[in-house]
Amino acid sequence: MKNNVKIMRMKMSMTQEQLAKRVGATRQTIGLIEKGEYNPSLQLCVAIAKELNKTLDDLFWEENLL
Amino acid sequence: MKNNVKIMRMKMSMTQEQLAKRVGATRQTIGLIEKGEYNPSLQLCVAIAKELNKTLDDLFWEENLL
DNA sequence: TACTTATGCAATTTATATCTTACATTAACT
DNA sequence: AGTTAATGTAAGATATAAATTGCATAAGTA
Repeated sequence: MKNNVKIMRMKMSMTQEQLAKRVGATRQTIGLIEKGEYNPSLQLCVAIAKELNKTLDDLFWEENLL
Repeated sequence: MKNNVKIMRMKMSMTQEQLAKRVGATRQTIGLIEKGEYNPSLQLCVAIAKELNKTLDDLFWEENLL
Protein backbone atom coordinates (compact mmCIF):
# COMPACT_ATOMS: atom_id res chain seq x y z
CA MET A 1 0.00 0.00 0.00
CA LYS A 2 2.63 2.50 -1.03
CA ASN A 3 1.28 6.02 -1.45
CA ASN A 4 2.06 9.74 -1.77
CA VAL A 5 0.70 10.87 1.58
CA LYS A 6 4.04 11.77 3.16
CA ILE A 7 5.21 13.80 0.17
CA MET A 8 1.96 15.71 -0.16
CA ARG A 9 1.69 16.32 3.57
CA MET A 10 5.17 17.82 3.62
CA LYS A 11 4.35 19.94 0.59
CA MET A 12 1.52 21.39 2.66
CA SER A 13 3.94 21.99 5.52
CA MET A 14 1.87 19.90 7.88
CA THR A 15 3.05 17.62 10.65
CA GLN A 16 1.68 14.11 11.06
CA GLU A 17 -0.09 15.30 14.17
CA GLN A 18 -1.76 18.24 12.43
CA LEU A 19 -3.00 16.04 9.60
CA ALA A 20 -4.16 13.41 12.07
CA LYS A 21 -6.21 15.88 14.05
CA ARG A 22 -7.84 17.31 10.94
CA VAL A 23 -8.91 13.92 9.63
CA GLY A 24 -9.97 12.57 13.01
CA ALA A 25 -7.20 10.02 13.34
CA THR A 26 -4.12 9.62 15.48
CA ARG A 27 -0.53 10.47 14.69
CA GLN A 28 0.36 6.79 14.83
CA THR A 29 -2.22 5.86 12.23
CA ILE A 30 -0.95 8.55 9.86
CA GLY A 31 2.60 7.35 10.44
CA LEU A 32 1.70 3.77 9.59
CA ILE A 33 -0.16 4.80 6.45
CA GLU A 34 2.81 6.87 5.26
CA LYS A 35 5.07 3.94 5.95
CA GLY A 36 3.02 2.02 3.43
CA GLU A 37 2.71 -1.29 5.21
CA TYR A 38 -0.90 -0.72 6.07
CA ASN A 39 -4.38 -1.01 4.62
CA PRO A 40 -6.41 2.05 5.67
CA SER A 41 -10.16 2.41 5.31
CA LEU A 42 -11.66 4.25 2.36
CA GLN A 43 -13.21 6.90 4.60
CA LEU A 44 -9.84 7.76 6.09
CA CYS A 45 -8.23 7.86 2.65
CA VAL A 46 -10.90 10.27 1.43
CA ALA A 47 -10.50 12.48 4.50
CA ILE A 48 -6.75 12.64 4.01
CA ALA A 49 -7.12 13.41 0.31
CA LYS A 50 -9.51 16.28 1.00
CA GLU A 51 -7.22 17.78 3.65
CA LEU A 52 -4.28 17.66 1.25
CA ASN A 53 -6.31 19.06 -1.65
CA LYS A 54 -5.77 15.90 -3.63
CA THR A 55 -7.93 13.05 -4.93
CA LEU A 56 -7.79 9.36 -4.11
CA ASP A 57 -5.95 8.68 -7.35
CA ASP A 58 -3.38 11.40 -6.59
CA LEU A 59 -2.46 9.74 -3.31
CA PHE A 60 -3.18 6.05 -3.72
CA TRP A 61 -3.35 5.03 -7.37
CA GLU A 62 -0.32 3.03 -8.43
CA GLU A 63 0.41 4.85 -11.66
CA ASN A 64 0.49 8.19 -9.84
CA LEU A 65 3.09 7.23 -7.23
CA LEU A 66 6.06 9.58 -7.09
CA MET B 1 -19.77 5.80 1.33
CA LYS B 2 -21.86 6.01 -1.82
CA ASN B 3 -20.04 4.80 -4.93
CA ASN B 4 -20.31 3.66 -8.55
CA VAL B 5 -19.45 0.01 -8.05
CA LYS B 6 -22.87 -1.40 -8.85
CA ILE B 7 -23.27 0.63 -12.03
CA MET B 8 -19.81 -0.23 -13.31
CA ARG B 9 -20.14 -3.89 -12.40
CA MET B 10 -23.38 -4.13 -14.36
CA LYS B 11 -21.79 -2.35 -17.31
CA MET B 12 -19.22 -5.14 -17.31
CA SER B 13 -22.04 -7.70 -17.19
CA MET B 14 -20.67 -9.22 -14.01
CA THR B 15 -22.58 -10.67 -11.10
CA GLN B 16 -21.71 -9.79 -7.53
CA GLU B 17 -20.40 -13.30 -7.10
CA GLN B 18 -18.11 -13.10 -10.13
CA LEU B 19 -16.66 -9.79 -9.01
CA ALA B 20 -16.27 -11.09 -5.47
CA LYS B 21 -14.32 -14.13 -6.57
CA ARG B 22 -12.01 -12.08 -8.78
CA VAL B 23 -11.12 -9.63 -6.02
CA GLY B 24 -10.83 -12.27 -3.30
CA ALA B 25 -13.89 -11.21 -1.35
CA THR B 26 -17.34 -12.64 -0.72
CA ARG B 27 -20.58 -11.85 -2.44
CA GLN B 28 -21.93 -10.40 0.78
CA THR B 29 -19.07 -7.95 1.09
CA ILE B 30 -19.58 -6.74 -2.47
CA GLY B 31 -23.28 -6.36 -1.79
CA LEU B 32 -22.68 -4.25 1.29
CA ILE B 33 -20.18 -2.03 -0.52
CA GLU B 34 -22.60 -1.45 -3.38
CA LYS B 35 -25.31 -0.65 -0.89
CA GLY B 36 -23.07 2.16 0.30
CA GLU B 37 -23.47 1.76 4.03
CA TYR B 38 -19.98 0.44 4.44
CA ASN B 39 -16.36 1.51 4.74
CA PRO B 40 -14.20 -0.90 2.74
CA SER B 41 -10.44 -1.17 2.93
CA LEU B 42 -8.22 0.58 0.41
CA GLN B 43 -6.82 -2.72 -0.86
CA LEU B 44 -10.28 -4.01 -1.65
CA CYS B 45 -11.22 -0.75 -3.36
CA VAL B 46 -8.12 -0.96 -5.54
CA ALA B 47 -8.81 -4.59 -6.42
CA ILE B 48 -12.38 -3.77 -7.40
CA ALA B 49 -11.28 -0.78 -9.47
CA LYS B 50 -8.76 -2.85 -11.40
CA GLU B 51 -11.27 -5.60 -12.13
CA LEU B 52 -13.74 -3.04 -13.45
CA ASN B 53 -11.08 -1.23 -15.50
CA LYS B 54 -11.63 1.93 -13.50
CA THR B 55 -9.62 4.02 -11.04
CA LEU B 56 -10.31 4.81 -7.40
CA ASP B 57 -11.63 8.22 -8.35
CA ASP B 58 -13.97 6.71 -10.96
CA LEU B 59 -15.63 4.54 -8.36
CA PHE B 60 -15.27 6.32 -5.04
CA TRP B 61 -14.58 10.02 -5.51
CA GLU B 62 -17.58 12.16 -4.62
CA GLU B 63 -17.53 14.41 -7.65
CA ASN B 64 -17.55 11.40 -9.98
CA LEU B 65 -20.63 9.73 -8.54
CA LEU B 66 -23.31 9.02 -11.13
C1' DT C 1 23.53 21.06 28.75
C1' DA C 2 18.79 21.05 28.92
C1' DC C 3 14.27 21.57 26.46
C1' DT C 4 11.02 21.24 22.84
C1' DT C 5 9.16 19.39 18.43
C1' DA C 6 8.45 15.80 15.12
C1' DT C 7 8.83 11.21 14.20
C1' DG C 8 9.53 6.05 14.84
C1' DC C 9 8.15 2.11 17.06
C1' DA C 10 6.02 -1.46 20.10
C1' DA C 11 2.36 -3.65 23.27
C1' DT C 12 -2.30 -3.71 24.46
C1' DT C 13 -7.13 -2.68 23.83
C1' DT C 14 -11.22 -1.46 21.12
C1' DA C 15 -13.91 -1.03 17.06
C1' DT C 16 -15.27 -2.79 12.89
C1' DA C 17 -14.43 -4.91 8.22
C1' DT C 18 -14.83 -9.36 6.38
C1' DC C 19 -15.99 -14.25 6.38
C1' DT C 20 -19.06 -18.03 7.14
C1' DT C 21 -23.40 -19.98 7.14
C1' DA C 22 -28.02 -19.67 6.41
C1' DC C 23 -32.56 -18.32 4.80
C1' DA C 24 -35.77 -15.23 2.01
C1' DT C 25 -37.06 -12.85 -2.28
C1' DT C 26 -37.41 -11.80 -7.03
C1' DA C 27 -37.25 -12.75 -11.94
C1' DA C 28 -36.65 -15.77 -15.77
C1' DC C 29 -37.40 -20.10 -17.67
C1' DT C 30 -39.30 -25.07 -18.44
C1' DA D 1 -46.03 -25.26 -10.20
C1' DG D 2 -41.35 -26.05 -9.87
C1' DT D 3 -36.41 -24.76 -10.67
C1' DT D 4 -32.47 -21.99 -11.10
C1' DA D 5 -29.75 -17.63 -10.88
C1' DA D 6 -28.94 -13.27 -8.69
C1' DT D 7 -29.52 -10.57 -4.84
C1' DG D 8 -30.85 -8.98 0.05
C1' DT D 9 -30.16 -9.70 4.67
C1' DA D 10 -28.90 -11.31 9.30
C1' DA D 11 -26.28 -13.73 13.28
C1' DG D 12 -21.98 -15.23 14.92
C1' DA D 13 -16.86 -15.82 14.45
C1' DT D 14 -12.43 -14.06 12.95
C1' DA D 15 -9.08 -10.79 11.25
C1' DT D 16 -7.35 -6.45 11.38
C1' DA D 17 -7.72 -1.21 11.30
C1' DA D 18 -7.34 2.23 14.61
C1' DA D 19 -6.85 4.05 19.33
C1' DT D 20 -4.24 4.35 23.49
C1' DT D 21 -0.21 4.57 26.11
C1' DG D 22 4.45 4.77 26.50
C1' DC D 23 9.28 5.19 25.42
C1' DA D 24 13.30 6.25 22.18
C1' DT D 25 15.67 9.26 18.96
C1' DA D 26 17.08 13.06 16.08
C1' DA D 27 17.10 18.04 15.10
C1' DG D 28 16.66 22.56 16.49
C1' DT D 29 17.06 26.05 19.97
C1' DA D 30 17.57 28.79 24.39
